[in-house]
Amino acid sequence: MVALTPGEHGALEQLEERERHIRRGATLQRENDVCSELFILRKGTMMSSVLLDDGSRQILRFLFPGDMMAISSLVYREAPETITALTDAVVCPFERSTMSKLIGDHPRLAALIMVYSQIERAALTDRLAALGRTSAKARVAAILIEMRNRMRMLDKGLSKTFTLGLTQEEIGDATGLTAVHVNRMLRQIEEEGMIARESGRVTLVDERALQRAANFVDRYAGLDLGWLPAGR
Amino acid sequence: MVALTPGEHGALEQLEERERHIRRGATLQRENDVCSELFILRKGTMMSSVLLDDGSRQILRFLFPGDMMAISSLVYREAPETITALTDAVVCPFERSTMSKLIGDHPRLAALIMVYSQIERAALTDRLAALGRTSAKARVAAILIEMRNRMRMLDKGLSKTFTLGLTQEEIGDATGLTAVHVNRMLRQIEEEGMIARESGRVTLVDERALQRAANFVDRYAGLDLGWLPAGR
DNA sequence: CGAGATTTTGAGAGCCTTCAAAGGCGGTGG
DNA sequence: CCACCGCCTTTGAAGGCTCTCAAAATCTCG
Repeated sequence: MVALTPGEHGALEQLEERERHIRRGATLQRENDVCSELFILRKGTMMSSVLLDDGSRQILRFLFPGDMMAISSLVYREAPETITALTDAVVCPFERSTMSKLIGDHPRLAALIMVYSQIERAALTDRLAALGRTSAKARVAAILIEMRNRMRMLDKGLSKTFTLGLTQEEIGDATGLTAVHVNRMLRQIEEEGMIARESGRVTLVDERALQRAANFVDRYAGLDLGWLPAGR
Repeated sequence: MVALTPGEHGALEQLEERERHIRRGATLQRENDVCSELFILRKGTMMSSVLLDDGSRQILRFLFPGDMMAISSLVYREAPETITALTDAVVCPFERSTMSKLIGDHPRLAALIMVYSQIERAALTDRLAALGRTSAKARVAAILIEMRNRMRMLDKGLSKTFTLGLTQEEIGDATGLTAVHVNRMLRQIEEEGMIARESGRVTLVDERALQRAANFVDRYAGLDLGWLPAGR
């Protein structure tokens, strides 16, 4: 996307100096815990979520390798969201002060991190609109497309068939539905010939129809980075 | 919150050099239009929203004086959201290149803009959780509290009574409800003694109960800005 | 004072939830 | 290798929250 200078590369590598291994299901950061570290996800998939006081959970975002996590630790004393591993995972923790130094030394990286935050923001607003204004079927379809697209960014060769890696309960927590209703929607989407399912793997049979059902917009397309300052 | 250096003050003032006046109801930026300007809201209130292709609208955020708007213009060629004036308003437009220069010259301001984005992100995730997992009554209560708090940040003296400045249709578009149901929820909240209403003005009678009903978290509290780099 | 926008109210329908239980699947220990 | 256990998926039935449709009442502004 953008060619980095050696100095920038070095600065980014500093963020990934240390490694921590996380078990599937383990929690990296719990809501309301004191936090001062940020992380970069190196391997595996994770999610961020919030818990409401009636015990229900809202999944905010799915995290894939390369994603920066817990950026809110920059700002808040106590974490506003929980971060959990969906699969075994490897993360690289780093301190706020490292980030602070990076912003001072490498303005273009600072700008790129802003770009990254804005993409994330757009994804959040898409999900917001989906929760507020679309049907259960559309929301489930949107999750399927989103997960496939994010996986394909990491593995270009990914075919129409892939392992979703989410339980229906988790899909429900991401879409604001019950697991029971997610099941019915998946069945319906399958019966309408948009997807096929077998043993945890999903095939996008009629992707066009699925995108229409989901009201889908690709937020990683249409970027314009011509304004970035020069690298150091 | 943070004491700025004269250099930083100067840079921020540059952002507010020009002024543009906007009529109530007018659109500053339309979804999918080409965009290259950012704005700072100086006077009035505005909102950002997205339109779905069935014609329904989701309001993403209400904007108050001091807010930076259309930050996504930094990143996207085409605007992902519409920005509209709720009242007559004054905005200060500036170019992406100005922002770019600011990031290079004033790392601490860059960091502060990141902080700002993260607060906004937290507010978005709160609303996401509300839409996904809370009842209509809770969502309406949350909007009431949110609006009052944001207004009070600008006018410290604001009492329990204030002018909401939103139609029930707009409250519905923000909460993912129909205007009809918003009306019923307002009535119910009123009947339960949490608020009083008269001619467009709202009084928070039992704020504690309202906050409980709304599951409210103040995202402008609990900040920790000790990590910021030095000013220039 | 009139017109359009907004608020209010009622009735009925539908989407999604809740509750409950059965079936499937993988993993673990004997 | 098999039995068992827990987790996940699937299915049914009933109920409720929110929507849709419709119309009257009220408000705002020119």
